[in-house]
Amino acid sequence: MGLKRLITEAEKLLRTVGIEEPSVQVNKDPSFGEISSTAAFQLAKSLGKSPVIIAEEIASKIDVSGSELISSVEAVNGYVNFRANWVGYSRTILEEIFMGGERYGSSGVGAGRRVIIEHTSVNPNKALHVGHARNVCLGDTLARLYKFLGYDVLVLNYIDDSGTQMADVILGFMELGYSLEPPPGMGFDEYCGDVVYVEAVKRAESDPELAEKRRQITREIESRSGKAFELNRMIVSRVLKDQLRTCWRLGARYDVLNMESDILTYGLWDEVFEKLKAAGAVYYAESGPKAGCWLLDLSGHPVLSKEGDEVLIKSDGTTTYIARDIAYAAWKLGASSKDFSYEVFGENPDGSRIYVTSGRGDVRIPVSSAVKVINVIDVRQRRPQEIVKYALKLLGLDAEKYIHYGYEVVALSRKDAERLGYSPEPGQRIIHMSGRRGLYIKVNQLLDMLRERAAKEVRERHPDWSDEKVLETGEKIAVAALRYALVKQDTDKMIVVDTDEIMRLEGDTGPYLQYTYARALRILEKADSELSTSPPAEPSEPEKNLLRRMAYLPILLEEFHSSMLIKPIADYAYTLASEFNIFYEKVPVLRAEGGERAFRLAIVKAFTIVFSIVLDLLGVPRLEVM
RNA sequence: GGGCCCGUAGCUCAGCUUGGAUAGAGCAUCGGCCUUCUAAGCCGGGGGUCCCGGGUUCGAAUCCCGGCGGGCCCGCCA
Repeated sequence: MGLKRLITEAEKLLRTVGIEEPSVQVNKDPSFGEISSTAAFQLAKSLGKSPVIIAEEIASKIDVSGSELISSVEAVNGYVNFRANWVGYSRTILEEIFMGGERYGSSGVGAGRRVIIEHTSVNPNKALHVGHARNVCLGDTLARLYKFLGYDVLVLNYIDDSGTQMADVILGFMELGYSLEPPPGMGFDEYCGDVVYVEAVKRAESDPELAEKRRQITREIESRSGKAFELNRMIVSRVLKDQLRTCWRLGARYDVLNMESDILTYGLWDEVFEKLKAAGAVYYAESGPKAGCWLLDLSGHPVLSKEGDEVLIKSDGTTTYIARDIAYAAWKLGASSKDFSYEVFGENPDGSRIYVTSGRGDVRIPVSSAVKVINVIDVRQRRPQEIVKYALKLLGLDAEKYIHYGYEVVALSRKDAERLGYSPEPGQRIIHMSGRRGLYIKVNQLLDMLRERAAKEVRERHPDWSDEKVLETGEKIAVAALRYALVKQDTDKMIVVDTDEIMRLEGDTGPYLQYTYARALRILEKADSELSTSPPAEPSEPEKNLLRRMAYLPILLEEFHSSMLIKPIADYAYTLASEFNIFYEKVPVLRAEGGERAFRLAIVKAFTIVFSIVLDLLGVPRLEVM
């Protein structure tokens, strides 16, 4: 392919003059040529000569006459710079894009291999807030990327339907007299989280009687029968449906919902526990502060050992969540003889089915073949995730497959926290969201605000559009703005949500990407003439810059394959859009004629192909008109 | 106390994995560009001890060591 061929040719030329390991790089500043080599610097010491002289010797010895894509070699300050033959290089790039079509840039490395990605995993007692949205967007983008690389991707969503947070909500309904129907205009998930849960937590904190009732409810849920259990089941299902609607709004999709309560009944833990015992990885504490507990022996771990062993079975005989996590993780790696059965829960907007664990169901979904098991969870879970991974290693499993895809949390700006009724401390710059205290910005709320803001802009530009069309477009803009904002930040940096900032629709934003795409389509729409991948002459700088950027996609995706970083994809989308906009301003297409027009149309066409791919990977909805 | 992460322009951040040519964007600010493919755009100006100090190297924002500042994690909760 284009860029790779250029690199290969440069390396080949360097070998012809005796450089065994030609280190070449794609230049950041193309005024030095497309490719350059620092071989002269590396040879300087052993040859006892200055790199400047060595570079000149190398350059003078290289004969480019046999090279298809390289037109010249020159030595500058010790660098050996290779320039491309742009007439041929342009054609190579464009032909590769047209040939690849919607698969351009995919190496297909994942063919026949499965990746499991678990994301979202929000407790089913509340509506999603912006912190959850970061998880959903990262997870879904990973899924899209792996799918594009040819992998068979299985998306899981873990539903903790038996934790104490559920008991809080049940307490609200059973003891505080809350109706099962939310007030008009409010979703059931919001109602449970914003009203019932927050109030129940508050009341139980100050009322020991209610706290005791909550313990009873917890036990009843665990017993898997009775009124609280039935009520819980119904609430989980209703909240989950609302939550999924929000996730779909963000463009995410799921294959499997794994309910924690079902997992417990399958006896996964018992099997794993026996294996841990057999491996000598756990022990029973006879005395000391943890007397009566079964603990995971962490003494062999260089870091974890410093903080003491981990309780897996409490002295009352119940498991800790980390024990359940270990069992679940072992299942994901295919190390369990037990397997869940599923029934259909619903359908994704794309028509694919979503399965949920069920005692009644008869569907089986084998997971054993996965080459990677990715868990999208925020950084606060780093230590527990490391413990799970270590336990897998002690079980003799291939723990390297188990990947905690961590990301920093989303917090509130001072201003937004104040808007939500919180009084920050004097020097406090960020405020962490809290479900228990009702301190958070909900995804739907933010998307609605964004949609409204975008719709206003759309209306101004298209006064003739129907309200329906305006809102539909506004919704896509809102999703683009939010998804892009959550994914363009590096995962190891906290995002401080500033609603004023996020409402911005210009600059380095999702809507900018959509606008750029719509602009490109306008040109193609008005063009009826032929395309040509051959430039009539040396292309102009804006044309070259755009071509260069498009040529980079295959390498970008290769880099993703090894780094798993999503951010560079977002950066690429922005710079590609930016190069297109410069091209758009400086290089007339429809007003050009003949071969020039045909070549430029080919560039625009190629751009829409490449850019569509990138937008789809990021989950930024494409807009034909904006 | 121990562990992990972050520190680059007024603000929000790229670049660091794999060291390389004048350190890049966006926002904000100041100034230009719409009878010509959508101005949600483009062009230009101002704005930097790349937290500090050592070290490695021909070459360090990037690698190593030591500080400083901020965040997170260290429950028989999940």
